[in-house]
Amino acid sequence: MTKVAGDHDEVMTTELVAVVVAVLGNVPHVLTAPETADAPRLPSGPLQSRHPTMQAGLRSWVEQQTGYNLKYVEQLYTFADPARTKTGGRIISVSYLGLTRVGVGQGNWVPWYELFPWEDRRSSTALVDEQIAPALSKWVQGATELAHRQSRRQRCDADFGLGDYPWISALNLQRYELLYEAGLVAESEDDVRVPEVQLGRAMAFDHRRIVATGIARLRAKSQYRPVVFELMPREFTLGQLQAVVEALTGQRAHKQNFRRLIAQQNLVEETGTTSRATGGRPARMYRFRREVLLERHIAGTRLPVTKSR
Amino acid sequence: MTKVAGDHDEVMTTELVAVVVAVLGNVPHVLTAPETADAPRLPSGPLQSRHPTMQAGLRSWVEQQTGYNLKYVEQLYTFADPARTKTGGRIISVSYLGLTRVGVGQGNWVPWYELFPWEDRRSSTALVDEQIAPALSKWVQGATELAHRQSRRQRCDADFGLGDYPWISALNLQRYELLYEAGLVAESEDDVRVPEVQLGRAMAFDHRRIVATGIARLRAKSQYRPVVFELMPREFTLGQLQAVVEALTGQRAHKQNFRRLIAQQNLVEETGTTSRATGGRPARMYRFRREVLLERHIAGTRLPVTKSR
DNA sequence: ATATTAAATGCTCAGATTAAGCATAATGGC
DNA sequence: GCCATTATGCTTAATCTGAGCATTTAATAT
Repeated sequence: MTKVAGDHDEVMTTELVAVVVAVLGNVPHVLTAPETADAPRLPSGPLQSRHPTMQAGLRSWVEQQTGYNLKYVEQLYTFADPARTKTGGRIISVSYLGLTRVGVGQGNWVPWYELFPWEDRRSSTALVDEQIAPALSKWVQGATELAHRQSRRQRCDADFGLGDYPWISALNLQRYELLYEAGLVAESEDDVRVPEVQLGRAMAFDHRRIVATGIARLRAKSQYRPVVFELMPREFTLGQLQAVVEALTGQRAHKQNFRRLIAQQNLVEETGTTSRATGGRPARMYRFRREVLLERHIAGTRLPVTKSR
Repeated sequence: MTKVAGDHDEVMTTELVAVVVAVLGNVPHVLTAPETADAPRLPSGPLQSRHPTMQAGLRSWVEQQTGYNLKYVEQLYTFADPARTKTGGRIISVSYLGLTRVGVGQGNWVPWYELFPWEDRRSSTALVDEQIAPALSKWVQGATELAHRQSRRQRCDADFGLGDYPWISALNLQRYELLYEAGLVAESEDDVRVPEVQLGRAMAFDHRRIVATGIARLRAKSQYRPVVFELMPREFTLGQLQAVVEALTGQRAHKQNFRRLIAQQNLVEETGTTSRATGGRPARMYRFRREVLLERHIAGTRLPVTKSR
């Protein structure tokens, strides 16, 4: 172990891939590299010796290809797609999630829900109810063994919130994988299989899956860390904040309870000003209390700890 | 982008590193490769062309070096330690978390709390209270600027549960990094700095940090996924289950509430038998209901979703 | 001007969840 | 049989959540 590339070791390239998210007009978007040809591609590039760290390399590629200078960046997942093996070597893709606000840049922003239309349930759940659920049922029946059918049914119900199960937004990656398994989405542009029901837009290589991974991380993380604020302007109303959260999760929230949630967590402070741009009664403006990032890391510990016994 | 290794690209090796956890005598342990010399090393090896996937490669190295055949495996994090640059190339380490039970194998099991003694608060919190907290205070005062002192104090308090902050077990990685920054732990065996207070045992390379990452993941994940059961025998008492959970989190739990938590989540079922091996009244034996892995993915969604408006 | 519509904001209430602890039940060791 | 020990059942108060009613304050239509 820890020996240099030898006998059976592979010569390989490490590719850095960015899932950069911003919200535009209440729809989350992902940044893609300037259109070259066919399917959209994420900003990416190989790790090079000039890069002090992988994260630095990623920032550099994103800046070079799109003009964006990222603030918030976190590592997502590392893929070794066997299909992307190059002559004599394999490509390892280390993916990162970046959050920003839309500014000046050369990148093209692709709306999340063009890639994953079933993930936006703010105005309607019709796509799942009327098309996906029936198609999945057909797939469930397609299994020959009873046990397989039961297992498939179970996964469909749990992942897509059918039956008594609730829809859980952060399960989007499982949903994508299930749809892929059921042959309802094409993994990439050159996917040879042709789904009967073509759901959403494909991307180059495995980039669509990587975006799904980023969405999953963001949706899961925003449950216990205040990451939404990286996507907000300096000052905002609670209505705007709620709209962005709803955009990310693809679900509507209860307005009064949402503001109570924000208030009791002490996440924001009033600026003293108001905005009358929102339609009805003017809304108070707030700003994020950056201090909370230091104060609290994780909310609940979900274990009945005790001091006594 | 996506070009083959060229001009400035690096020739590199992808190293697969395993953090394999098992619980022995109510203490979690991590599996290390058969002792070669000095500091303990995690099982690891380069990704090779014979490996169909990285996970397969990892399993193969672990089996080869320790004899263990892992069931539960998940990817942790990818490191590109600049210090581990080899001649002409960099080493990328893709780390994985594996869970198992202790069986026959050649690996040596190192107790977690020899590496991170302050993380075990089941019997006492004296180490933090009496040694670490004062040492950290000294470090806080060591900052010249007021703002720096405040920021350091903030982090210490939040990470180590000082002042009004609660101790959050899953923050162990932040705690490790803080101690490292404060010069209270040595990163690896060949760390040139010599901490005045040497806390815990060092490992080879960056392996101690990788273990900390694994512990963090396990502690965080067990809050919303039933992963503990991978570490349990087929049948167990609720007391044994609680003991393992306490071992992992390093915290004591409230017994009656713990069993209520388990019961109401429908995670286990009675076997019908009892065990009188636990000391007092015989305890009922239970087994994990594997079905729940399909049923429920994540517990709470922590957002006030609504159907109405 | 006045009514209407659209948000924003304040507040209540019932049900569910959680923290703590009292009380009782079975064993083994003495 | 008495005691220490762990298991198990249950209660109570405090807190948290989900839903929804009511009021405020603007823009807009009449």
